[in-house]
Amino acid sequence: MANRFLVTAALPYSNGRLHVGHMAGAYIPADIYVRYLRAAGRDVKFICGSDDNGGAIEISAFKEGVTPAEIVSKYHTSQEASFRGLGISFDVYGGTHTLGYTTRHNQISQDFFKTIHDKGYFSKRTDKQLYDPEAKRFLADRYVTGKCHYPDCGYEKAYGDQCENCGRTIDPLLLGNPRSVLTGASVEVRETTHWYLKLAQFQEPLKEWLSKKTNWRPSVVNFSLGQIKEGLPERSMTRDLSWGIPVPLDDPDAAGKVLYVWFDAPIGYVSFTSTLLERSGGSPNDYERYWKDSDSKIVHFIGEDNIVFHALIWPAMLMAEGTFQLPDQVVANSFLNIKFPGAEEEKISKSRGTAIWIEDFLNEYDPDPLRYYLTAIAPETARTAYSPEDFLERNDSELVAALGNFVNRNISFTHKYFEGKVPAVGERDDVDRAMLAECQTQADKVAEEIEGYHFKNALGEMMKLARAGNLYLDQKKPWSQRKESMEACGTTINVCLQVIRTLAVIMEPFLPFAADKVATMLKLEPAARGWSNAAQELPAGLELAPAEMLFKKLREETAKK
RNA sequence: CCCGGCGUGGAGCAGAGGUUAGCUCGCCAGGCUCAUAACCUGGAGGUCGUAGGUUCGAAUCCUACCGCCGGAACCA
Repeated sequence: MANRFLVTAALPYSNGRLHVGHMAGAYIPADIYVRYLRAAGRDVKFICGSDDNGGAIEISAFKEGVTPAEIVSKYHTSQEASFRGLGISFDVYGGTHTLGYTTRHNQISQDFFKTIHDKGYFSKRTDKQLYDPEAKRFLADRYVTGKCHYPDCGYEKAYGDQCENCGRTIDPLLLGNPRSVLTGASVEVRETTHWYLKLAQFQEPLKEWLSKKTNWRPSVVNFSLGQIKEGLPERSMTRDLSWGIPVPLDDPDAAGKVLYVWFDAPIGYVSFTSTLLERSGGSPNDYERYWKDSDSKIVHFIGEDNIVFHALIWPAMLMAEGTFQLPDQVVANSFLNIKFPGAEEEKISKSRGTAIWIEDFLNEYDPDPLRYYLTAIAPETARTAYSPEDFLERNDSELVAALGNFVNRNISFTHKYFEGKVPAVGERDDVDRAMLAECQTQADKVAEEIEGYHFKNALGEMMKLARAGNLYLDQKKPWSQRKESMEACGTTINVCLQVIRTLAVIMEPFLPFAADKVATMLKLEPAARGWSNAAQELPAGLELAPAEMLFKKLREETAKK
């Protein structure tokens, strides 16, 4: 395993709040991975920030009658608060148009663009596009509506990218009576010049690179190779917008144009790394240790909608630029659907009000149960559904009953019968030794699953140890042993406390808040929480802090019983 | 139409050629009392979408079909 890691989580677009789907897709798995790497003693930087440029923000601002900067600032703050509330442990949370980050970001993005330009990987072309004379701007296909141009459909409210009635792809220039979604004005056809990345030139290198990625999720590799097979079209890397990074070319045709938001967004990973390292006392170029040194591994966590950008376009950009290394891994989760009681499973939709917002969630619940649930149902290979009922159910029957209770019953027992001190080890039998051996085994399995990006399995292995602990306890019955031999009873409790000590380490990537509570009860120093110390034994005689509940019951009917 | 994914006990998922198909939850019965009515044991429940085929042997490979969900690259 490499020693240096640069881990990124997709930059959220700063024109909306974050919901459970965002978290399940990229941020929670990324955070688990990073927390594990830190505990394993690796040099890791966890990079994220808001994606602040682009047409959608300009349009949100236009609609709300505020400036793009106001939209960005509002949602950047909201999103960052959601991440903090859930314990997502970024080393830096920047923003492509956020104070303290913009200057560096714009400079690196423009350098990047110029390098690719000078190397001849862009083709400059003039094409026809639809223009809204009232808003005085070119319109993305999505913002044009008119009559579907398929004769057998003719739906009047088709959009410029797709007809909602017949489902087919629309050529916006063929729409009947095209109007602007923004202003309702009839749109004009105007010519405009843009710079297109010659993706076709990277098809072979991309194919070769992707073919070697045997440890990637099949969905990512298959989808990407499929796209290559169909041929990668040239793709415009500039836009007619005002909200973005100016195209850095000394060319009259470039005047008033900005970089395509998907060109500069992934560069945000680089520019935020640079800012982070400079702030921690280094030079702005220190980012190269993570981005250009082959001793470092780059791992991107994204949602399924980002695959095309992270597995094809971004690597092509990196190849074109020439001095960066390519991502070692792109981890993509599918989308999370939602299943409300009595309703069909459906997509998370802002407009239909089916999103569960993180800010709202955190007003009602603790973060760990959501981290647990979203990992347990993680859409790693297929779409899965968030169900509010299932969330409560799993919290009560798994987190509380299996894990929380195991910790609580042992700590309580220790306080009740051993004055709160770790009992002395008497004679250990095979069952005791097997239980202790399992601590190391499970720590290893969790590590292996996390390193393989199987977070759902990793969580399962962690829970297995808690379940094994409960089983062991019931076999030993210290509450009976106590009446025969305090030494035997103490030996049992000692073993259980060792299990809890291991749990404190291996639950941390998933349940950092609860792990802190356990560490406090066991008086574990930060150094003792490293992965390599996971199965190191607590000394007999150590005085524990008072027992504290790790998780609360959430269903009223179970809580009351 | 084409391309991709999926279809495994009541629910949610594992398993991708080889012992009696696993796991979590739920359900039923029993045990225990340290513990947040938590924990432990046992049980019921599956012809692994359908039909063919390959193989000594198939949820697992191949073909066809049916059903569901996506097609994403000016929605970031």
